[in-house]
Amino acid sequence: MNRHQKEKADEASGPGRPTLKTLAFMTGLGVTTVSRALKDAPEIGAETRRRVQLVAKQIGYRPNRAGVRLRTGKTNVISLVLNTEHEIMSFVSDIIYGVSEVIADTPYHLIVTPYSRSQDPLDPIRYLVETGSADGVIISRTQPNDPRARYMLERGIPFATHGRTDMGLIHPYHDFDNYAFAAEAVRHLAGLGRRRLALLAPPVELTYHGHTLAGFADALSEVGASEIPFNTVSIDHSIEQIRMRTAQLMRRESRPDGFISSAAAATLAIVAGIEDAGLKLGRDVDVVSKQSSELLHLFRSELLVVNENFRLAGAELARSVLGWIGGAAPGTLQSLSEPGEVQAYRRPA
Amino acid sequence: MNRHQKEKADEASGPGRPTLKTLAFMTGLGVTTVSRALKDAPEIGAETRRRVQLVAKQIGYRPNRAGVRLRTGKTNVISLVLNTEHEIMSFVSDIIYGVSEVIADTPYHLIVTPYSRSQDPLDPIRYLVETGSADGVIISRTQPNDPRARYMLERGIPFATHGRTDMGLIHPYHDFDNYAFAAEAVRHLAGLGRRRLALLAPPVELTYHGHTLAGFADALSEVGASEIPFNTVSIDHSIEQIRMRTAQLMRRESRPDGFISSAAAATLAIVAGIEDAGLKLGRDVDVVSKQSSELLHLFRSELLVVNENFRLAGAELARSVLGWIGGAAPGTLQSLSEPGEVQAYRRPA
DNA sequence: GCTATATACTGAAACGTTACAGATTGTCAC
DNA sequence: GTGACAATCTGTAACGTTTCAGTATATAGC
Repeated sequence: MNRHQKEKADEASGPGRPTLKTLAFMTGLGVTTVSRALKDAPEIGAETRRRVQLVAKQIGYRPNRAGVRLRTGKTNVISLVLNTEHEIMSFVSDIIYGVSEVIADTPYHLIVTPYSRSQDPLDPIRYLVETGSADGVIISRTQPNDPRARYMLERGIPFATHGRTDMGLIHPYHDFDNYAFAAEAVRHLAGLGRRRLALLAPPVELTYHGHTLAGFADALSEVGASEIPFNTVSIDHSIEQIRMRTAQLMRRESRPDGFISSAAAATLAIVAGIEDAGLKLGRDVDVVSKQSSELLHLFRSELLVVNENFRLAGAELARSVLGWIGGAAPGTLQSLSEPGEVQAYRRPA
Repeated sequence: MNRHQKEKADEASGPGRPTLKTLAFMTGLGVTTVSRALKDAPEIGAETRRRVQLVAKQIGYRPNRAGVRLRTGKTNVISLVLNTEHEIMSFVSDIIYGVSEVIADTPYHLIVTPYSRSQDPLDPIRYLVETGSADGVIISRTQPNDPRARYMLERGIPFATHGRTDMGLIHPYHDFDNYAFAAEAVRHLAGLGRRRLALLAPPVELTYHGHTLAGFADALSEVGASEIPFNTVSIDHSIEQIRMRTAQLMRRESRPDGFISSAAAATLAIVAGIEDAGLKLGRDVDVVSKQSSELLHLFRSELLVVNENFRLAGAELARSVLGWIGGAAPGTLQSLSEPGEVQAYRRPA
């Protein structure tokens, strides 16, 4: 037994997980051949290929991620970048599950990269890109002129945004049609005879703030209703602040008779504020709200809701990033989710 | 210039991120010396050490994760294993932020490893251990005799559980004192004159089901109240099912005058069921519920709440796992979080 | 002046993978 | 029989890191 064979035997008898070397020893082939056979390279004989793949499956071979990553630079990691203060709670949970669903039968792992209020949102992105920690990135809280998207485009790292940008640059995104949501909400309220509508919008810096406002404004003039300004707070404000501002607004003579809310948690605060002012939901005022889980109707059956599916969003975003990594054109990886109808509560059977 | 120096120069002039080789070239030292200088090894001269560390900081050197991982087997990854169907929504979000908070200034990354209803809960754990994908694991939905904990103990991989086991084996955990919660809730309801109490418990298979039931039972006999059985549903059941069962129960002659609920979402369903039966919260029945975010009081001001802080749990769990990885004794990494008092709603100023 | 010993540093090897540049066959044309 | 060529396989090097086994120099002991 020469030195070479001894080494191979040592390796194969070791208790650790199998490597290409183990497979090479077992099949009697070279490491290179095994490597190529496993990835269906054309210059490997059909029988050899089948044999190697069979043995690999039998002994449960799994490529070592560190080896692949070191050699090729491919991390097989998707990073989801989240704000630790301002993400909607169900957004975090659902988008993670949506992404997971899609990457489940791929070699990808999902890492969560959080950043806090105090940090520059660009920080985590720079970290990821500079350390080459991920093959693809998903970001939320997208802005019209988003430095993160710009940065990643410059650096050529695949990403997808939840929400659109408006910089004339092309990249994958998934978005909910908030223009349509706001417009539909206005029309629905108008249909109920409401004429003086207030909007609790997303924070100004995010792109969908603009979409929401546009849908709101266009539909207002379409139905001939008017806006009661309510822009001292956004859905990013605390429950207490929204509640207080709502109560203040509702005590004024020129109070709204309809609300549109872009987030479910904020809607709870609006309703509390309305009731603080001694008014009654459904009688004095109607509220249309987006929600991502079916809870608002339990809260107050008078609420009118439109559902936004974050799990779907996560799945779409993951598909987009994987698509881009796989070489698809970024422009073909954009999707917009249309809102369903405004739903009133229906008593269960 | 000999072959060796040429290589070094090539490397140093390259556009990629700096490696140990880059640092070695810049400082005129060997790669080995640089490596040891960066980790404060004792056999490196004090001045050399400072010099290397200075240069490393200046050019923003960051160790290549794949290199470290391949050489040492250390992944610098913590995996959070989550069920995609039954985790409480805010649990996912908060625990991720709690973990992130703790690992923020460490080299650790957080990967989320989900598993679905159909899967054996052991599957994702096996995958992580077999592929060596993480240095530490955090699991939730802990059972008294938990095969996952047993498996990881056998394999010697550090982990922490959210909730305790009861197998006579020692491992890090963080738990909320659900015995105390249930007991306090009973006492509070008794203090309000409620004598016939129903408990919406966690699913039977989880350890804290037992804790909750024990606290409930002990306090019942302590205050001389009686139990109205309500064990056809658990907090894992759907909102609709809980609502229906609650309504059924409340229409019976022997209906409870007090509820204790182990989860906020389930509480919404209980309240809906109570109201479906034509009864009124605070008058006909009182409800004490755990919650992880301050929303229940907005929902119905009559609700009585006890807060459970999942963000804290995430932080504790992360600290435990890191501690175990760092060599601390598993038995010293266990913590129990005591519930605060039962809180009634106080009108804001 | 010599050996022993501590101090400060270094090259080579290895972790598991893939890419490059061959090497060995067999087949076919002529 | 020879050269060309395709088909199939192989060894070596490299990715960036740490560990092992040194090497060189200075200091101390006597």
